[in-house]
Amino acid sequence: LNFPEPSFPLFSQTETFFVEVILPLALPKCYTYRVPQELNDRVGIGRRVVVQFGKKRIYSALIKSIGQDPPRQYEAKYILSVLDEHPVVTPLQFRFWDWLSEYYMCTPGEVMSAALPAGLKLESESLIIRHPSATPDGIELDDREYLIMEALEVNREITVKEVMEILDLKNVFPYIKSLYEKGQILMKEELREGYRPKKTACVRLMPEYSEEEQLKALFETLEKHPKQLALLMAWLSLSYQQQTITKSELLKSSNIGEGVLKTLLNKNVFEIYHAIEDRIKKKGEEGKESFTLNEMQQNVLEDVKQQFLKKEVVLLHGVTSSGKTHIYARLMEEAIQQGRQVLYLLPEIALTSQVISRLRKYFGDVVAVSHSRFSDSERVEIWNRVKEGKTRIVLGARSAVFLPFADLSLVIVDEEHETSYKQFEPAPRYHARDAAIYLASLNGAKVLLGSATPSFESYLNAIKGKYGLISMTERFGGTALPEIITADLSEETRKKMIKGNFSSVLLQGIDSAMEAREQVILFQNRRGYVPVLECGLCGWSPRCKNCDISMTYHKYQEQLRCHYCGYSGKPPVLCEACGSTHIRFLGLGTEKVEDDLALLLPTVRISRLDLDAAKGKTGPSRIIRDFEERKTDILIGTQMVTKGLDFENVSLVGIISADQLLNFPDFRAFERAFQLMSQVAGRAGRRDKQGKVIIQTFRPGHQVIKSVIEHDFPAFFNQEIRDRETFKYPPFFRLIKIAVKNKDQVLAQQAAEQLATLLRNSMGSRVLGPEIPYVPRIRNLYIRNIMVKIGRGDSLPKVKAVIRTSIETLSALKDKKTVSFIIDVDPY
DNA sequence: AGCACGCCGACT
DNA sequence: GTCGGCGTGCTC
Repeated sequence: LNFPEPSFPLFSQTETFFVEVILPLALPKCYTYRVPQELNDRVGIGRRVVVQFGKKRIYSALIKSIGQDPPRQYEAKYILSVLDEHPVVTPLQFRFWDWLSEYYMCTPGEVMSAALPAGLKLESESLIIRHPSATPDGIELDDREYLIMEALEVNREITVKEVMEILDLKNVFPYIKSLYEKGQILMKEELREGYRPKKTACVRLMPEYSEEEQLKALFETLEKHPKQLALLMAWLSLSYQQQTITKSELLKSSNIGEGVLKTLLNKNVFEIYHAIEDRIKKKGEEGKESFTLNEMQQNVLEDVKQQFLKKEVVLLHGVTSSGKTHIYARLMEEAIQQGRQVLYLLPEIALTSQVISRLRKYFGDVVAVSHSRFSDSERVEIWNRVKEGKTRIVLGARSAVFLPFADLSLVIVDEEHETSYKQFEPAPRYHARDAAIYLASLNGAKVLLGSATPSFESYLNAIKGKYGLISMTERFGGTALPEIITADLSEETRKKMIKGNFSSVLLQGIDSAMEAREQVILFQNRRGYVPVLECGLCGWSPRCKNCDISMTYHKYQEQLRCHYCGYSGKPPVLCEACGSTHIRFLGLGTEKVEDDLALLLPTVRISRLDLDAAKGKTGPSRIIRDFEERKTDILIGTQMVTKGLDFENVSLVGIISADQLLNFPDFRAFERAFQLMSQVAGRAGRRDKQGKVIIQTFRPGHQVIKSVIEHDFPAFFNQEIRDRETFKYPPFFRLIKIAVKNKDQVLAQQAAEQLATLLRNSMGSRVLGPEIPYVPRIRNLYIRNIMVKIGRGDSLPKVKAVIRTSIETLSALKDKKTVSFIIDVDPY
């Protein structure tokens, strides 16, 4: 009923094929379609096909396998068409996808949706637009094609669905395709490029004036038109300095209107051409970037190469500004000299940094940047160039692991500890670093992880010898590491020396920096609004007995809870450490810091960089530029100020509340606190002057703070790693988080309890919860979390199987149909 | 995911 | 008496 019969007589090929396809949906399995015989020679594994799914919907699906056995349970529908002449997805990628969906417990369709650039996906919703230069009258169109064109006269754009209604036909794709091939219509993704070309209008002299004589003659003819002459002069003077002259540059430098340029264009003096933006060299950018290594770096490079002979993964632990990028650049260079490919992963925010432009200048157009801001068509282009091996180096955020590398030899994961490598929503909830390591092993490539503050996962692997380990302890150019001191908040509170959250130590530091006309960065992590209690005198904060994690305050129940195991208790009236009654909430945001500081220092120019400020009209770039150009003196910021920014003139960095970082209710709180503090500290100092860092804290003797002061990551690691083992946390144990969601609170709770019981039946005390998360309801769905802790001796596949079957069992119950279960493997 | 079918309450 | 709310099942 729902599928069209093939309308062609059978060709000589009489065999019948069935293809298993992945649909870009959260469906647990693949679906089988029948290949019309005239398409027999067009199907192939990894090619996209258009299929009807259900009564109305049309998708581009991906061929996973081809067979000849017809399905027994049902009659297969026919595929409607084949979109590709060659596979868009390589066999290696399929293996990578399989691993991802297995490891992260999601469907193949979810992986496909994440992996394929939007431009390679086609849904019923795809828009069809009349081609700007369509000539429907001058071309042979059949009735149905004509109907489509007629509809496009009325509406500028129509959907595939609407085409189905207009033609009263389900299989409309052949007509759309035919019109497309005849140049009458465009699909929306492609149109975007037409509207917003990434090209810039440039102006050049017509070739006939390259001869001196002709040019002279031109001057004479223009003598009576001073404006035109001035424009010509302006162009010539620019042409001495640069190869490419953009239209806007020319008009700006000459200060002459566009009308005059038009005249000269009409007179065939100038012509306009369009150059791709990247290729246009701006003034002062010429000259090659170089990545010369000093002796220490040269040794490190040799060491990395040595270790790659024995190890698949090497961890490069190098302090900030030790020149890790130089090492990367050399390794990349060697890879591309061998004609092979490199994947260079960076956290999303770092993709805008100066490092990118330096690498692009150095390597030229074998480098591609894969960025979420690019248009669909640009991403398809990157996809294709990577597949053909034309792009040798990809700089990208986590999703770049999905590109179809032809010959990958090296993966670099910069700032490998960054939590933004983990995807939260939607599935696949993958960790790009871990996925990249698997990807590399599939491709026979090596992995270099780089960080000044490695993740515990990676560092433990390195210490145990699974990864190679190389340390760089010196800053590039011999610049000293910043001097870090603490401001003891307990003492200053007692002596009443604190003014609006600022200690006297910090205020003095700011004063002397201002006097020396230097700049200051103040760091305050805004995540502080999680309701955690803290003693206002000594900084003590209640922690869970079982998990060693800060307890979270639940106002409506007047309770303290551990959001890992569900342990709960009454909030303390007195501080258990010092006996004081000054129990208060943590929760001091950047805005408050800004206000307080403005009151204390009315003449100082203060700006703020956080997610709210960055979302404003001008965005983060304006705030950053103003600070760079010294239009502002003090920059107050969240984590954003720690990433990929280098300011010349910052001599002082202040950390407003270290305790807020330390008391964050998460087992990784200390690890993160160390990372963040070390990173902000790295912003202090200049080439010629040692920087200074002031950490405000109630606990100056805390192990984490001591290690930060001493720049001693190994000491910190050795101390902290023991607790991880004792309390059964990663990297010794693996976590799987299951979020149970429903719009009925009672049902969510019930389902979570039942699931936990079911899981406990076979896994016992490995199962924690259900627990109410800090934000108990999101988008009208109540949430309960269950955590499963998996030890070394446990079989991961078995645990996953138990989780899967338990959820299946529960979902089959009549009253649990509306409950959803979201699995997050290795949650961050 | 999204669509259809089917069963109950509010309004013309 | 119909419109439309969303719970449930299914999609090759």
